[in-house]
Amino acid sequence: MAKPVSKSRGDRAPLTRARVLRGAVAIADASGIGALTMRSLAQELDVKPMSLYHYVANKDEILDGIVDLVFSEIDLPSADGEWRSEMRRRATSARRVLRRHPWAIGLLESRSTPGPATLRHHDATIGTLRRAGFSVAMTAHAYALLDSYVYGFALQEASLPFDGPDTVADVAEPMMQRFSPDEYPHLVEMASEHILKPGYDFGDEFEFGLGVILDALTRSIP
Amino acid sequence: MAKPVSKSRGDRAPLTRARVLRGAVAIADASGIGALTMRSLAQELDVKPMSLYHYVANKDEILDGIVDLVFSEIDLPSADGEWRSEMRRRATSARRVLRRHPWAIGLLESRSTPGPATLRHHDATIGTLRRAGFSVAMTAHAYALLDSYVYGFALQEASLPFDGPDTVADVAEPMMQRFSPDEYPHLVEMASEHILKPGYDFGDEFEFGLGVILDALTRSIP
DNA sequence: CGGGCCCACCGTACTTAGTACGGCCACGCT
DNA sequence: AGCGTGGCCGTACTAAGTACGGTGGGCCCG
Repeated sequence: MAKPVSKSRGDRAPLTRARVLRGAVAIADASGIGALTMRSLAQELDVKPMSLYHYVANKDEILDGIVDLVFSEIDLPSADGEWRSEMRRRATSARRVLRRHPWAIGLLESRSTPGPATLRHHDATIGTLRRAGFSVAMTAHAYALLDSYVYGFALQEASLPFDGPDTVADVAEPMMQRFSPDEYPHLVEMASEHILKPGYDFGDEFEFGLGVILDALTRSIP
Repeated sequence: MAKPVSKSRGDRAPLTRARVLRGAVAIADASGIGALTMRSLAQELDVKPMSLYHYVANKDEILDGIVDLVFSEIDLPSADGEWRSEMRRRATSARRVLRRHPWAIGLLESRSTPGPATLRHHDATIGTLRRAGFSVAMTAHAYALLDSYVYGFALQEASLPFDGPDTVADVAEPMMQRFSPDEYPHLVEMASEHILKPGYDFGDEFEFGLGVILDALTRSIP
């Protein structure tokens, strides 16, 4: 005679919209966005597929939701910090977050209804730039430039076949077989003399570009 | 009594791998990557679904194939041009191509086996930078920066809900209802004072950032 | 000229996924 | 006790990827 539990079905936590979205992120992180199905999500949450529809209208709403959840993980620039360091912090944080959730990058392209965290994020960033003395037009330029760089870098990082500075050579070697130095001489030079060298980490390129961009923006404050 | 055609089934062109891939691009361009299914593609080509499998192993191979096809549309930098103008031309062309095929951006993240056009493209670009006097390491920096910017810009463009400078206000107006000036003051300022002004075109931001980047790179040639 | 072979194409069917529709059952309120 | 309600689910339909095994018309060989 088990102690009577208040709820009949097991004693798992009750479903909520937040739990649904967090579960979806967990699945996408672990196995890619392709593994996120209503059925796999239901299983993760220990319910049956149709139960999810009491918290989201359809799968698209889940996708919109997890994109906003990802945005909420990015550091907001603080209102009173120095703009350059705040922008650097924001960019670095955004890259780290998108590295943790690489599937989110591709989703940005298809989802066009930003959630509240996304809007808050944009608002804070624009605010920091405006307070730094950038005109409205210049803020638009700067923001487009910064975000393009961050997103594009994250996109390139995500499409790399390896994951850290560890197994670069292992993955690249078989690939090198595919193209002879005659066909792609510069690619081979770049690979053999630089990228395949121990210690090379594509992620380190991020700082260079970010510095270039911030320097250039500094010069365009009135 | 119809003129006897040589082939029994209708007189449509015979299937080829190239025709399959071109058809796939056509569908993705017209209706988005979501509308590209083996069945829709078969219908487009006037065959039955299973016929496609004589030319591609599976759908993934089609996705890899069309990404490479997209790359092949991007202008290669010419070997003997001035590096700055060649890089500008390449970037501009890439943006135009990715605007024509926005679905390709999201695909870049998931596909990690570059095709021949992709490799040729990278090789030519690296070659131009090396010939301009950039060191191997600096070329890696420059290329990462340039490509990040181009991809990221294309990604942002693709996620805009409108398509040209025409219906910006129409789309943005209802969106403005969702956030009050109290919640997102800077966003509202940016929208009302800049982006919603007639004549604003996000695409114009591209030149600014590209110029900034090319200027910065110029300064880093030994 | 006839028979066989091959290759391009296809029919059928199985699996997985999204989701419409209508229950059903425990709880709490009266 | 009856009843409503809210949270969960069973069933089933549709769409999509693709395994597997044809099949039939053109062409080559004899």
